[in-house]
Amino acid sequence: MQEWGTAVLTPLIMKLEHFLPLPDGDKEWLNGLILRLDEFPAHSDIIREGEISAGVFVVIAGHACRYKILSNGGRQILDFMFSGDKTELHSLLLRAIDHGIFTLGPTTIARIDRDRLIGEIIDHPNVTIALWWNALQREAILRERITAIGRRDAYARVAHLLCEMFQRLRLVGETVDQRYMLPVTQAEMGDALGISEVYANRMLRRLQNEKLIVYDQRVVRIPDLDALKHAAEFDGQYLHLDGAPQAVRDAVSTQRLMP
Amino acid sequence: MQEWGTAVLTPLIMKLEHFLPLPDGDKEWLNGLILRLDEFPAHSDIIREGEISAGVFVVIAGHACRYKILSNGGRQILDFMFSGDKTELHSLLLRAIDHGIFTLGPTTIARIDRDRLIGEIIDHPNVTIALWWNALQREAILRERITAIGRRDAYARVAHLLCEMFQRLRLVGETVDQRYMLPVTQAEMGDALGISEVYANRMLRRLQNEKLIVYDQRVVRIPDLDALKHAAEFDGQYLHLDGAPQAVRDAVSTQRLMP
DNA sequence: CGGGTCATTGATACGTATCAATGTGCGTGG
DNA sequence: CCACGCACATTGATACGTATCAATGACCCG
Repeated sequence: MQEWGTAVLTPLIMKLEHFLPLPDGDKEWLNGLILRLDEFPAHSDIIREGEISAGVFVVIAGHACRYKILSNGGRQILDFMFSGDKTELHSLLLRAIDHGIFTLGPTTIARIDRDRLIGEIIDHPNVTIALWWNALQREAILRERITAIGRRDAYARVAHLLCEMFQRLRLVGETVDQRYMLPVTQAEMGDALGISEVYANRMLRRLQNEKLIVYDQRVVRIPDLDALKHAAEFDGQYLHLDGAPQAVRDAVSTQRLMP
Repeated sequence: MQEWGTAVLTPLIMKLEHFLPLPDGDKEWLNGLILRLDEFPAHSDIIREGEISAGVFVVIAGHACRYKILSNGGRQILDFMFSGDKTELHSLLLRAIDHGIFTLGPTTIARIDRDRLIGEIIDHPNVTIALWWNALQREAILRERITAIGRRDAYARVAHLLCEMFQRLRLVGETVDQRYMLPVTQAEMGDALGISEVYANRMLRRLQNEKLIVYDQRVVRIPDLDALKHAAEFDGQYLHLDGAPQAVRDAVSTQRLMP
């Protein structure tokens, strides 16, 4: 058994507990699954598309994103990964992973013992349910991104991204009042939103001109969140940040669920 | 116990078995979960966005799609649902569902006993694994759609959709040679791809002119699949249509997985 | 046979990409 | 400590892909 201190997986546990409280045994079990920690510099690949053997890992500190490269040279950023976000069991259930993951800034990740995770999760029903919820939440974020890219103009997309970043970063304690450090360059922002770097910049400036944000050196301040949300048509419901419905808590606590 | 004949859930079972063989007991159990069958006419809502109580259902015959409506009146189609496709546990784990589902043509759905599904799935590890795989597969399709909408031009998007439809419809036996009936109008196609109805039509005509497809009355014929795939930059890997890796089969059959 | 939905086509407007140049801040090595 | 270099941000001019508007055409169903 390795010694990592008790705080390493905390971001993931906090995230799961935001949905559903976990018994101490579950938390200890999760912490015990850590194989090792790795540090990555900014803009380096953690996983490359097509890789077969990638295991499961959790972002502990820093920021990463999933992406695809097209044959015409274009890049699409699919989703962002903050502290507490984890990868899936691609290598086990699917064959090759269909996208790469790279770091936005210097990032620490924890590698998870995949075999034990799969073999022993059955003894931790609360974790099982929380991970299931997490998967649905991820899907919802992808659907919202499709909607934004497909049917909103560039202005609303940029505003939408700033709203989403604010909510998600606040959840991991990376906001101060209405301010946060945007973890992406404007080129990355364009690649996430399906617009060009130049146009991303123009929309950012326009948001600034219209007093919806203050933007300087990647620090974003949102003086009027409701106004920005309105410009973005941002609802926030899709992030599904509520805790579990009471029925789930009841069922888990009385062992009727996943007995 | 209700009598539905034995064939009702077959599309779902076939889909799951395409990934991993299921013991007879699992199949009987799944069939027993059916609460009732419902018929929907074309273009009718099965679930509306924001609905709280929606259960779980499986498309038995016909075609449906998930969608969102924006406040500016736009519609984004998120994903298609063919025979064997099912909804998630939104109402249980999340609160309201974040998208609606409507039928593309006349459609039959089976309602599933959600409580029994959750309570008893633990006794059916093969089903559990197969559903897990299914969730990852769905996510992969969403990621591919983001990539297509974000970074491909309209021409490639339309070609891509035609490739995806061909693969997915073939899996449920709805292709004949290189032909199939496209289950969407051109307006729906536009809403799925983030382009206008008119432009979808123009791209379809262009594909026809360039001899990559023959299109008439929504019947698509693909004389040279490789050529169309090339125009679409379509890989097909993202659909993850392979069966389970050997390691999964071994683990399940020896009960090492999910003991 | 008439009305409705869906497909098709043309003309025009507009959002966004692209190209190219300049500006700004920051880390590094001399 | 300064100057260089590099990555990132900003701005303008222009080209192009796609939306929009409007009208006609084809097919299906009752």
